Amino acid sequence: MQTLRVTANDTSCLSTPAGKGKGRLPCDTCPGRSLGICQPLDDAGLAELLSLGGRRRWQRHELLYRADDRAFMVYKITKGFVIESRALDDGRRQIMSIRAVGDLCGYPAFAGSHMLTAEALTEVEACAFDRRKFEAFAARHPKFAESLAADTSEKLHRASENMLVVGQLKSTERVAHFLVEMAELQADRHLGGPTLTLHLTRQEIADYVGLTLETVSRSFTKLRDLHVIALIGADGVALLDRPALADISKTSGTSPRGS
Amino acid sequence: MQTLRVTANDTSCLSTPAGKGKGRLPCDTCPGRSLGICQPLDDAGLAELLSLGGRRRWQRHELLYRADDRAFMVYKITKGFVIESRALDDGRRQIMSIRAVGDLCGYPAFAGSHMLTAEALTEVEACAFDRRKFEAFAARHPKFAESLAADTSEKLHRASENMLVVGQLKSTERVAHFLVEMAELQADRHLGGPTLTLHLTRQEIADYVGLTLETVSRSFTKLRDLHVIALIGADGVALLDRPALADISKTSGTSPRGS
DNA sequence: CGGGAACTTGATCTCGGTCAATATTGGTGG
DNA sequence: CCACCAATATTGACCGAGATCAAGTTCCCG
Repeated sequence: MQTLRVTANDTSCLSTPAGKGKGRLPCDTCPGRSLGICQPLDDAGLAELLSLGGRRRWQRHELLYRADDRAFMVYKITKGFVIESRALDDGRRQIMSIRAVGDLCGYPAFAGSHMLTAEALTEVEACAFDRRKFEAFAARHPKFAESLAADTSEKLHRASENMLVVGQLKSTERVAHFLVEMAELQADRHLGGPTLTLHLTRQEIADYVGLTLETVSRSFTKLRDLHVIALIGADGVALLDRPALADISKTSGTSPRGS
Repeated sequence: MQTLRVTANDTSCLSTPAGKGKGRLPCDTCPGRSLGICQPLDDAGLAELLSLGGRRRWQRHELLYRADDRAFMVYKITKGFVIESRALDDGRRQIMSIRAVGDLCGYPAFAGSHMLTAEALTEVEACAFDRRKFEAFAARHPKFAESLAADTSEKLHRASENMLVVGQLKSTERVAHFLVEMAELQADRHLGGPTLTLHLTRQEIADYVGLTLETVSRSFTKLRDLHVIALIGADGVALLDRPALADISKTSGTSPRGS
């Protein structure tokens, strides 16, 4: 493990809302969706939380933690992409989630252990907090705890959505859904630009949506031939027809079936 | 909605651990797994929580709530079985979870709305709590809030496991896994007995594991021919060889794949 | 450039889906 | 108690989406 760079002024691992930042410590690395975690904290709270954590870094393919290992740390990503997965001992693997800047990883734990294995998809940087201290902090800051609960709730929501995708959608629908999800992930973090960078290989996408890499590749080709997307190099995608893509992905139609 | 029967002494919707019940209010309807929710409460706390809720009842096929509806109530099941699902508008449906006595339903909500549709699988009874009051109560009782967080964490854990099942397992493996899960559910609630009662039709099992009802039926037949189970009527199953079943279901092998 | 990894494409196979009969079963009324 | 009936489950025959196996091709990085 390399030396950690931590100073009292380094708040870049914590997020502050862009619009409501009056009197808040500066932060420009955690825009978007998961920003809410630290939103309820005032300067003193932010500084206190900060004092619990240190910066860590991983290279692509390195593991942040393994499923069933004791969960000592909680991570808040400040740079890069992480996948969380679970595997069978015959090698089959299901990727459960794709995490990016601003996301909390390794929280919550289940019975003190990590539920999933987290792997760096790119170079990754994160703030690492001692889990005990992190939870004690939350107990002392009810608004923060509430924010944490909302984050967990969102994780559950996404898990449900992905279960619907994997359990019910056809191959091309699944890949379309994946692309919509990645586009939203990128948009949320203002990582925008006309082109989407996937960061996942075809095999990784396959492990995420429950297909083989060949089928994923054929689905990309099919979407390209429909002029819904364009493929740029190996891991760039341009979304040419968002409405068509959303339609194929069945993204909107999630109302309950009539009894 | 029919008249609710609530009295200050009716604690049957709240659980107290069987072994540690010294000085606790009596309760015999919530044995097993999810009992922990109320475990940290003392008599006064239990009574206070109780005062927030009333008893409700549903018949098979009735909905407790629908996905995307505002979440006004939180339910704690005191009798029967409930499934939570999400459907596409073309009718495809994914059942996300099977809830039984002691389980909390409709919590947590996502952005104030239910994430899933809940349907009674049998006759069901539950304690219904006003969500606002329930959450305010949790805010006033940190130990209880902690217990709630642990429950949510377990929900996330089960969601991950089911995603692995639906995304990676073969048809018969999925059905075997379903049987193991149901057996554990029954064991946890002391609803024991040598025979497992499923309460789900083949179609419902299919919607749970992401197959068709015919494939589920064929998987049952295959497991019967292997002498791993015996089929008793339409919804009874005897587990003749638990180790073999666990083996087929890949239940244990969930360690991370080596990088 | 050159080489290895990742991606695409093709040919074939198989598991599970689909369509179509039966067969059980459990509930109801005679 | 039994006969009947609708709902559910089983089984069979066939089909097709996606998996598997096998070349090629492109991309990227030194």
